[in-house]
Amino acid sequence: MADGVRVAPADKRRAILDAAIRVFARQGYHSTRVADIADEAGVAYGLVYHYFRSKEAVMTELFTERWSLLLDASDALYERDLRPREKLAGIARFIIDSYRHDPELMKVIIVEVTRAANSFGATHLPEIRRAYDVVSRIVADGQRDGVFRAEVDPDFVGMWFYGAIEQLLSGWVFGLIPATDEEFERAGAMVVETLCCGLERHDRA
Amino acid sequence: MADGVRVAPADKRRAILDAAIRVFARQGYHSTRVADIADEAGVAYGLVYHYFRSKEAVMTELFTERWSLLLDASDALYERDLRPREKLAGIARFIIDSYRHDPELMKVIIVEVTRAANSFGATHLPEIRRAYDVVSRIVADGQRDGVFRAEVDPDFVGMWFYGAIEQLLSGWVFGLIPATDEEFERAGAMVVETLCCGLERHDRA
DNA sequence: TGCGGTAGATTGACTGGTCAATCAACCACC
DNA sequence: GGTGGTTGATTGACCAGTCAATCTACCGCA
Repeated sequence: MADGVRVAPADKRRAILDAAIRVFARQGYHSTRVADIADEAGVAYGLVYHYFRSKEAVMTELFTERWSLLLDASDALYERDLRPREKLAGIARFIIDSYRHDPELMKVIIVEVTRAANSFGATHLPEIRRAYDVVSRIVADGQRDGVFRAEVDPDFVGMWFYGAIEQLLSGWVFGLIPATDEEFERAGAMVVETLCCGLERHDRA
Repeated sequence: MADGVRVAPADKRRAILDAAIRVFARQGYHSTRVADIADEAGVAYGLVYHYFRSKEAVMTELFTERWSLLLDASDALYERDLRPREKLAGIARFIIDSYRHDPELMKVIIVEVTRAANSFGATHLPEIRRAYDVVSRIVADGQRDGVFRAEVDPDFVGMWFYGAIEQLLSGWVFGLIPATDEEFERAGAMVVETLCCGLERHDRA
């Protein structure tokens, strides 16, 4: 070989995963053929099946890899000595930063897993719910400490929080709202600010 | 025929649509075969293609039929002389009532269209955005009149509002949160209440 | 140093099954 | 006998997953 460099096995595996991210992001899971992934990765068709049991297994690996980061970050944030609002802001920021850092992967995860209740969403429900659950606990703590109003169901807020943030990411993904660096900076704070304080003005007249 | 009753043509068409709702709700769009729809409707396979150009056309008809009701209701609500909060509550209530009235159809619309950004969601983006847009306008009006805080981007709230409500419906659809009659009654009001007033307590000490 | 041997990586042609859509025939009523 | 509704077998395309063959790096041994 000209350069004498041989790609280590692990790198081919990684190359397949990275190629899958790009192709899934571009065409969606259902419209991508396993051949597309192999082509994009520059490997033979069969090699995908050498490293992964199935096309589905590729997707699952991509999801689990990233989602466990979110879960770990959420847990860490929950344990820290912060006000509820700051914890929520931390989670929002982590998700948005994930998107800034790797928009294609986040697009795939949100579009194909988190919001795909019929396919991967069903398979990974437990992990997805674990993320909601951290938010619920933060809210419940806030209620216990008298910072948050007691009438709102914490589980309900957990889902709401993720529903809102995912919708926001969807907006970026599909160009419905501007995706500038400035927007990213503001968006996370704005979600939490609005969630905590509401839309209405509360003037002390 | 024993009962001498002949089903009118239009009824067969309707029977196919109704059957499609049930099958799509049960198995999801991608896992339902056209044969499943025909079987469920009690008609021959080919008749589906007599009334509809394709499997996709069946789904499109289901979506458009219902979504236009939502659009009309939203527009009507927008025109009425109500406070912004009441208009938002009206929309939330309409969506939730739609779900109570026909949970299977709403499940299909949300799971397969509204949140399926890669398939039908892309096709029907304009109509979907029209719904978000009404909310945005309500918020913008509220800001103009000084009822709502000015810092929040109305477009952003439009997406948020739907993201939250759809997540809530998803929760009911998949049994993540209790779907009792009482819950339905409270849920719509709670979304709007929380959105407008925020989670935090605003005591006038 | 050179040489069989082996395990794991890599290749891509092929198979088996699935399913949307077509179509030619059939039926019932006017 | 004609029109519009109705039937279901057939077709043709598509594609996930299999598999037998090939390649390459490296090891033990003389």
